[in-house]
Amino acid sequence: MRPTVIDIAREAGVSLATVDRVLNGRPGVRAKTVQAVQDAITRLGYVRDVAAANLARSRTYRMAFVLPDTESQFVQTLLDALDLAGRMAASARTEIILRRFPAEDPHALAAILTRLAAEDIAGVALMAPETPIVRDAIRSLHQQGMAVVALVSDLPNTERDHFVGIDNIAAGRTAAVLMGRFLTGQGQVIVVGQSMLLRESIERRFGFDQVMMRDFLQVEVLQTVESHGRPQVLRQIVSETLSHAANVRGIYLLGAGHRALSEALADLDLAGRMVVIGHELTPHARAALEAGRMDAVITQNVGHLVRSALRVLRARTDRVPIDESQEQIRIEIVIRENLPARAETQSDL
Amino acid sequence: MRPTVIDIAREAGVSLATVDRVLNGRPGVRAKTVQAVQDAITRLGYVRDVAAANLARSRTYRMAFVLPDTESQFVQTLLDALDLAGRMAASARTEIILRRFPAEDPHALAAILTRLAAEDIAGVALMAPETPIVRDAIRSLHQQGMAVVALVSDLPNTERDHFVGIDNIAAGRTAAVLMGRFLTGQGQVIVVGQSMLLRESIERRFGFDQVMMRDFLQVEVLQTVESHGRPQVLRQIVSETLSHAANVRGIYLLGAGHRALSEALADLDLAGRMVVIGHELTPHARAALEAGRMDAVITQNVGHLVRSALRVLRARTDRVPIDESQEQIRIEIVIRENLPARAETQSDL
DNA sequence: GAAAAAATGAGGAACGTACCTCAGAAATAG
DNA sequence: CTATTTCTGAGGTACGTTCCTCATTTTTTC
Repeated sequence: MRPTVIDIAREAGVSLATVDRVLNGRPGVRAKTVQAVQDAITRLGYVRDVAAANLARSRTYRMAFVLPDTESQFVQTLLDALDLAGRMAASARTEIILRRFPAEDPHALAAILTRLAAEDIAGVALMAPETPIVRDAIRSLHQQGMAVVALVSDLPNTERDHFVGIDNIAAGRTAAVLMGRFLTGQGQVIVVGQSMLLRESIERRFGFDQVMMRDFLQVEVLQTVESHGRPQVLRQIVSETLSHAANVRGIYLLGAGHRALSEALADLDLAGRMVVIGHELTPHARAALEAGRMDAVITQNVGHLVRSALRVLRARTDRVPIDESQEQIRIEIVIRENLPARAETQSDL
Repeated sequence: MRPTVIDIAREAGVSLATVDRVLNGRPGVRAKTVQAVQDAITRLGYVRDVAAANLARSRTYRMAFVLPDTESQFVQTLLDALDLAGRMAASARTEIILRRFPAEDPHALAAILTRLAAEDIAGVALMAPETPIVRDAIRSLHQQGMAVVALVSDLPNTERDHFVGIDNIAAGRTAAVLMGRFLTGQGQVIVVGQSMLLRESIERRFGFDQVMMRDFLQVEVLQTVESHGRPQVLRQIVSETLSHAANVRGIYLLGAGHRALSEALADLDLAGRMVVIGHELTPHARAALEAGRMDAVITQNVGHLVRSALRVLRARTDRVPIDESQEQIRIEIVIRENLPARAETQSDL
């Protein structure tokens, strides 16, 4: 049988109340006694039964996910994953609260964060660009004892507890290696981004250029063209760039826009004739891979992102260590041949 | 507040005992009453608190992992992951029992499986080749109510409940695409396997050939050379093959043997001059990637494998549905640029 | 409509932990 | 050495479930 608190009390020669004080870090125990209890714990190999503990605490975890109200497919897949995770988490006393904020409005975001503080929430997962006002809001949440994790987009200069996401510089480097090797020989590559104000885009581009300039000097990487999230704009500037540059053989898509790009290439009758590499495995990206209109997608598993954020928030709330290796989000390379089966919608319970 | 069984009883106008009978599928309740209770459950949106349930059941999960006693680095990384998972699982009333069997001895394996039956074990994760005697042993375990999952190597013709691992044909196809595209142009590829008796090797080779013959006809894929797990043999036959075949430009390693291959190539002064693609991210493979002696590794995340096996076994034991999307093991492509940071050994609690 | 069978209710103990109160013991200060 | 402060013990209740038992009610059967 696994040892329980009762066994520890007996082993340490103290009462159950004292064991409890030690286990939960409550004051009023002499250092000597603490030591005796801890010795007993290690001697017996006691491991706290977290299920029973949470039950006794009657602790329920309310975790807020704060995401931009962008309509992008990436955010949509994230929402789907969140929905699924929410249903699974319900049986583990965890409730997910979703908040959206206007994408370009840091003040609205700060207001939402401030309002969260009044809602008895244990932790917040936040996907947002870093601005001074957001920094302040995070500090304030933190001071109120909430756990805060940055999701997808890191907030390195804030007091976030953890970053759940990938190293985007490495992701850009990965894209570059594939681009360089798939191209075979010289040519031009155009880089398409939504907006170079986004931290991810900047980092990916940086990593991409690093490797291109080191290993693939025969390839010329053109200036980033920005779509500002509008498909028509993307189509137009891609067409334009292609009519000027003579030897474009690859396209690197820094973020969303798979669909618009596919359409632009189809218009120009170039579908399948270019090496196309992009990020995020959205439904459009998946379709493009399957159809051979796209060569590789660098992605992060959204299900993993959401579950990892939840686990980290829970661990922080419980003041329990996390399994680093489990929380490390992989930079996944997806080509047609290793495309995971379409995630089915979960059958209802 | 979340509704509890008491709320359901009140809502359905029945007693707690009846609710319990319905929830746990115990007999002695009229269909009409069952319906009334279920209606109440959906009306209130009740979700069973599994933590409390398990506590009450005082159920502890003893899960056995049965692995070959091979010394391969892949098995070793699996053991490491298992060890870590074991420590994390301890606080969730789950105990991991490890059994090793002599790799080439199906009778010894069957004996171990039979002995497990007497040990009050809830589920078994098994990594072994499929043989008739193993099939029988699994059937027998199953009849005794144990959950059985196949790990890494599928056992499709047995009564296993689930397979935790990757589609090795797809993995081979993935390797082929990378090989074909990285090679750029014509040449020969040698395929090195441990033993073509292993199901994984066969499937990977099959997938590899499929794609090679469809998309990369300019590449000639030579016969598989078998190392039988002995590094010296591998070195010798690789050297030999290379001295006969004039235009070898790529090497595809079906399974273990990263180290021996690296040494063989170093001997022949070919390190870094070939496209080398292999499977399983072992420490040697990692080192080879970092040093540029290897171009890509197709792998599966061992931590994920182990945790997934545990989750599936638990779910089967609890007769609870699993989150399919979470249990799908990805075919990961690893190159130097997206190599995950070395998993640190977990700090002690 | 009586006897048998089936369904239901009431209540309680248990799982392992948290957290509370209050009395009493031990250590420390003066 | 006493007064005060600090520690410790004993005991209880609670968390949401499971799983008993036994009595009582309802339904079915002949």
